[in-house]
Amino acid sequence: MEKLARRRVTAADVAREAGVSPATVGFVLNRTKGQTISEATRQRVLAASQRLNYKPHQAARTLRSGRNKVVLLVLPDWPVEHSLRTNLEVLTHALAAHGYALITYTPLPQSTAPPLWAILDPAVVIGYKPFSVQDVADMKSLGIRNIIPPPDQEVVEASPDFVLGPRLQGEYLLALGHTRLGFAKPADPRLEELVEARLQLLNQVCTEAGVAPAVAKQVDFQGPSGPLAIAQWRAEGVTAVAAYNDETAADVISAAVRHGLRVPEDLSVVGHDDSPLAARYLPSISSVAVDNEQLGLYAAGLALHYAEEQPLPDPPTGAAEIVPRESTAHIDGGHGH
Amino acid sequence: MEKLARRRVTAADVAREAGVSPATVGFVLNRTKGQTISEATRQRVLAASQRLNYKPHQAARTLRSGRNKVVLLVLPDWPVEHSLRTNLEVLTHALAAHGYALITYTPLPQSTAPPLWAILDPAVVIGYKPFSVQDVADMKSLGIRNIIPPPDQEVVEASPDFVLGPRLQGEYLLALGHTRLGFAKPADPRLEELVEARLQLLNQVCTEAGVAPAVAKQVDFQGPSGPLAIAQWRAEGVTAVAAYNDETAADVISAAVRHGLRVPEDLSVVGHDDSPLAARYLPSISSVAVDNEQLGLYAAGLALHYAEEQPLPDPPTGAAEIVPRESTAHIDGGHGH
DNA sequence: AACTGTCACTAGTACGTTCTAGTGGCTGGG
DNA sequence: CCCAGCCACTAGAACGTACTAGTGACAGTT
Repeated sequence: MEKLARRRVTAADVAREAGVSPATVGFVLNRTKGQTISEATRQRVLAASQRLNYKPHQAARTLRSGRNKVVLLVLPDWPVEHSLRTNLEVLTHALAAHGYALITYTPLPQSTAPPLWAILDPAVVIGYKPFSVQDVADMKSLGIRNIIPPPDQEVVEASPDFVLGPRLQGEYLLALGHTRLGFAKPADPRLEELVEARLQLLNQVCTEAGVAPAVAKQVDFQGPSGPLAIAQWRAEGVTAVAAYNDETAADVISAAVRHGLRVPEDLSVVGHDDSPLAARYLPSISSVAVDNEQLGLYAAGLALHYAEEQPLPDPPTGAAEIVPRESTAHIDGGHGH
Repeated sequence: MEKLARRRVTAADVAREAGVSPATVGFVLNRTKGQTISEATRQRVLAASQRLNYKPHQAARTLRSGRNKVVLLVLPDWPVEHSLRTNLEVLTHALAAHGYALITYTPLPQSTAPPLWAILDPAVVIGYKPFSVQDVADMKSLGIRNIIPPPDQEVVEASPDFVLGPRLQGEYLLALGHTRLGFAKPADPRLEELVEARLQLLNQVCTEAGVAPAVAKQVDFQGPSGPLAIAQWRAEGVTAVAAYNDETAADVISAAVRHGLRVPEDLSVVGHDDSPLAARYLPSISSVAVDNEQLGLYAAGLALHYAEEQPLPDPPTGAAEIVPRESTAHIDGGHGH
């Protein structure tokens, strides 16, 4: 308001205003432990800081203290699923409660820009899948110590939503009397690892129940893969399909209906993620709802464990449940819900 | 690898290795203009920097030079539409070509964390809608000068996808012979402004064509709003509905079919955004495809105009087109595509 | 009365970079 | 022979914070 070329307000300005030294300002505002400050001075500093609208310069803080209160979440370059989004919101809130900001980032393959972890020096970097050796080396050379999943430990435990979801799909369909299952894979090659993992979990259920493994087919919402998969499933006597996620489930239903089948009378289809699409589709899609809140909180706990001296959080129980809708039915054609 | 407590490599280390001063290292690595450096020294510095794997400390750079090569994109707290995502990718790439990193950010209402612009001091902050007076004041107090849309200019020109899309929906349905249109609004209250804007544009087309304004109803994928809207549209003689986006279009179709109507024979529905859902739905949904690439490039140009001394980019032409699919037909019941 | 200890602060430095203000050495014009 | 002017660098001062190492003042102990 006053002068045109207004510098930003620094701790020194606040100190002058409050009649103390810059160090005292720092002690008050950061609640530095091991320092005793009289209540009167504390109030004077607080008031002055408020009056001048003082905001500490984060870059300076980072430079001095060597760490930034930022958690970087590296997302893979695939469509952000609905489940991820709610997960993310919980994570953001939980971290914010401890003063950490969450920044999400999707590295682009042919980008000329340096990766974000070089710009932000985040306190923690979280990846949805383990980082490449090169990325880890890059981060370590930048002084980033907290990497999740930890790169040194070899065995990566799968996160529980991937473990329980396919199990539930399988058990649900088997409970409806189906004995010949199909599995629908999405076309996106970037998802391959996860797809295979889910398929194996489904087959595990099949084996346990003494039925043949699921017939896995790729289904895309355009092109010939959909009709082809439907024909092959019919030929193999498949009466129920577990889909990788709700989008894939929709593609299966679409292909089936266009092929002249009725869903669920001729073919039951179950999705995964309980996304809005599942509720919205025609017919509505039975799906697996994952407890994203719990997962988000666990991720936050993990990050804080590395960033601060917090104890390790309890591993999530992986609560998940089937949400029955119109797309599934008993093998005899009765309703499954 | 060598010692355990490895400090990070600084410009001083590189200088020592190359046998020059730290200043020279800076000049070489930043190609500082107005400085002459002999080719021999340049190569020595470059080699030393490579050998030590030197990465400049961004916080220090930011502190000294006062700005960070970061563009902050503030997204509203509503579901990220498909169109936004592709838009974003183009923007990221275009900025990366100039060495800028794009960070997206959605402020959460009850968050205790400071807004991201306080942490990053970004070179530019872009909002999808104008910032509140308070936010602008906050940013200015942090020394952020480049804000898009610029807060000082009163009139905000609507971005062209919002201008053209509803026009196309209207013109398309009228061309199919429909004379009584409906407009489907999503339930999310956060979208209200945009919804009203699109409705007005649609009505503008109606007025120009000499037909009555569209009958606007709210439609949600759950609850009674869907059936209610369908009943009211039927009562008013509506034969075609333009939806706010593809999700809303899906909700309209779902409600219509459950109400016993056939789509498109009894009711035509057109969506907006040409999202995967539109292609995937049963029936597939006619929609409006927006040229997101162009919009992304424009946003990048705008950001660079403010951040560097780049000239203003040409305003986007707002290319958009109708993608006809199964959900629309001539009023006589024939096919619209 | 001297010593120890706590309280309530302050002085001053370090973090790693950018960038201004030099500084010698050399060439060429007067 | 002197000085201007360029070349190829270097010294050193910021930037704003966090934090260590003090420093008086006073209370309590011996």
